[in-house]
Amino acid sequence: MSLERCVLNLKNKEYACTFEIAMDLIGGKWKPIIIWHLGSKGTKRFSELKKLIPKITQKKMLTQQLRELESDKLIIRKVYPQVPPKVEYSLAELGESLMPILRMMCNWGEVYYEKNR
Amino acid sequence: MSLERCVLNLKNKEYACTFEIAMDLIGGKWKPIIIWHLGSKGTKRFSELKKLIPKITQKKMLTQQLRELESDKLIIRKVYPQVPPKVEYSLAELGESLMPILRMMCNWGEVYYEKNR
DNA sequence: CGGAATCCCTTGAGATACTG
DNA sequence: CAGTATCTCAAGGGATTCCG
Repeated sequence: MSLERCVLNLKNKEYACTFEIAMDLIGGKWKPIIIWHLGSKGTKRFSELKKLIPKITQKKMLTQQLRELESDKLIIRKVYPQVPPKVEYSLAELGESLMPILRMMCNWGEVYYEKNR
Repeated sequence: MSLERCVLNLKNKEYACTFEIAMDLIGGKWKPIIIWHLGSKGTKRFSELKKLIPKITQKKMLTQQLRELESDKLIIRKVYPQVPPKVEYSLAELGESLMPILRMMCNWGEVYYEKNR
């Protein structure tokens, strides 16, 4: 548990420390907010997420981030085999365990904002 | 303290929430590790930091990140007016207050690593 | 509805060289 | 020593179109 160099391998990637792993998993431009929404509001469909995050102008970005979160086992993707398609996303356990950290960062950001605005 | 949209303004930038502020301040590629080193080992000179973070291949990157951290008031830059130049960097109070969050993320990354390797 | 595919342009970061 | 200044190139993300 340090930011020192020690070389960890995970999914064909090299990390210098466990912090890098965390940043790689939640550092994505939209990942934290996706996790936040799923964590605080529960299961959502693709189009619902898109509405919740209006700043994502493209479906490509949302799709990409969701796929990465899924492959990292932070969220669960459930496909209903029907037409028109229906896909639901929800937080996996690992994703849930991130919520306290997100809350801490929100709090810190708030303090920072109050001090510097 | 939420990841909802609410539009905060800080330094001519717009943020949807305080979390975005936090990510903007510590999300930089090298910022967390710089903060970590300064926080755990104390004041460092430019060249010492460069040695501590060998993955930064260029001075440009380190300089850039340090400047941003300074302008965000997370670190303190002290210049000694002498030849050859000597510059020391240390954590400001706001930077110190980030250390608990960095520790949490390290811990989380470690748990993730143990579960997924 | 929930994507995939393509094109395109801006940006980030590397290499190298120079300076007070 | 602690940076700046260019140049360059790969990549990230935007816009648009198409598909089961």
